[in-house]
Amino acid sequence: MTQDRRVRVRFAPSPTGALHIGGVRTALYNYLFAKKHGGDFVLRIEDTDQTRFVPGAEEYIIESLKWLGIEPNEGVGFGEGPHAPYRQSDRKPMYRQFAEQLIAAGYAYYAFDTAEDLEAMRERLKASNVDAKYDGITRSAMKNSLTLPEDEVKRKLENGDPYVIRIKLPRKEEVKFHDEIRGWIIVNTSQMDDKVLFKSDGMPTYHLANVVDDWDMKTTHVIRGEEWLPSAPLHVLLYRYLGWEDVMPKFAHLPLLLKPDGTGKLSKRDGDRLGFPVFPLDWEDPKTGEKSSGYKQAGYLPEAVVNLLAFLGWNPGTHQELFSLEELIAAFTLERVGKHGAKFDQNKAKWYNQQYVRKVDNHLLAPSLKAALALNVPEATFSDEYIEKVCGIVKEKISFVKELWDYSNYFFIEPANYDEGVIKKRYNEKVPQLLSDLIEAFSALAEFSHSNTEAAYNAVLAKNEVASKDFLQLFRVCLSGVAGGPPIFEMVEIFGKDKTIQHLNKASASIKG
RNA sequence: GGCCCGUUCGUCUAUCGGUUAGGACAAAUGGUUUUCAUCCAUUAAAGAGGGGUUCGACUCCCCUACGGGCUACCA
Repeated sequence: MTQDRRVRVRFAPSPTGALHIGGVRTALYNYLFAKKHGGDFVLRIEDTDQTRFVPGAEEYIIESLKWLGIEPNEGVGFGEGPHAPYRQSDRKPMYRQFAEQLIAAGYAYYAFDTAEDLEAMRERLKASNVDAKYDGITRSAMKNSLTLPEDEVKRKLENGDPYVIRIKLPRKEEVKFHDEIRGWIIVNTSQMDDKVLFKSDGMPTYHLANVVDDWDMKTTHVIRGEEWLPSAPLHVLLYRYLGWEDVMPKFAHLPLLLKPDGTGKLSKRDGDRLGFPVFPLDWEDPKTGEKSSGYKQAGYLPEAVVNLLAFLGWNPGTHQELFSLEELIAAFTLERVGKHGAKFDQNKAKWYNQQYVRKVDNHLLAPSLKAALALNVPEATFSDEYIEKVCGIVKEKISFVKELWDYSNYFFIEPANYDEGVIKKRYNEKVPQLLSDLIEAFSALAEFSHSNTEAAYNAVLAKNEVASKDFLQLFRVCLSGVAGGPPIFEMVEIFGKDKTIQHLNKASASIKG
């Protein structure tokens, strides 16, 4: 029956801070799955815990998805659709009826225990070495509508005494469900507890809200992180007790992203500790003021981030590693998602980015270089054409967009000093003459192409009886100040005649043995 | 502690009982580039351990070890 439904998946983060790349990957897999099947990708904001709400987090999530190009076609920030609203706090009124429906059907009950009551219960059970959980056994000793006289329950409710609604789990029953990635999973209810479904503040917990919303939004596949696997049986039971088992979504629990070094899952702290971003965009915590760097600002390209994230836990089964979003959509299947956690590899990430930086059109790279130029040389005026050419020649040498300036600044500013090692090694008494001859030869060129300048250079060297290799690197240093760089005559061509001669003049005056 | 999930080169992974266990990143070496980066070539590098099942196990089952997750009126 679920087979002929239109595929609908959702990404359902909580706005409790910046969206971490593990979450981004979950969003990506959902996106790929939806697109692959011509379905819908929904963004739902799960903000049932008002105490953990962080201002700006929701906007951050939306901006991140936009930057990466994995945009939901329905949901908060993306044009609300037929199932609006998509923010759980805005959906608040619809949850209570289902909690009450469960009570009426005998699948849930009111519980009036205070925090102290619960604490005492846990202490007691721990002391006797028993699992401290609110379950089929312990609930008989607690204050709830199963143990209290009916009239007292009624009175408490009418009094407005605080209460929660808990699911009433059967004592011993196997809950079996199929995970698209892990196969059949069986958990006995004797290992589970009577989870709170509805909180005393009038909000549902994740479990209830999640199930109600997925049902209401006609979700066909729940693709989420492995941390949800333990509560999946509870969700299965909720679908059953609510009478929605025939439209229950399929589950797929994704392996987690792990720390590159030690152990444990990748957390927000790891990024800046290890020197790589764990967030798509820069983020500053509004409460603590703590800053974390993002992929975008670190010089990553969104296509690279998508590609490398896709491969952390999934592979196409071929040797192809570079995939555009469209190719990922075509190739993606849940069957090829791995079962075990993946450590984030900074080197591989760098390599991916390098591949994409080289492929980017120069005019798309230019704005970044322009920004760096404006920052370093505010008074500079260079044409877009010139900046794009510079991007074209240096993009082969960098891994990150932000390295553009470091590798190309000499295209915009005269060398302030010259590589001493090269001068020491290559400077001799013939250099002044060479430079003056070169300036003269270059000045005479009508067309300042790399082939013409190279020919002129070779003629000058021959005339002075100097082997090319004995001077070429010093020539480079005269022009740029640094020992390394792109092919020299291509660099000269981009410089153009005026700048080349200007730099040679300056070098001629500044460089001495 | 309990429950659940997992375990192939340093890392990401291929392998769906029979392979010289393949690829990529990182590493090393050589070459190209008079430089750096690139690029090319080569090398080194793996089935956690123990039991089964089978003619034959990386692949299936069990145990152990290890790793991860969960164990809140958080998601």
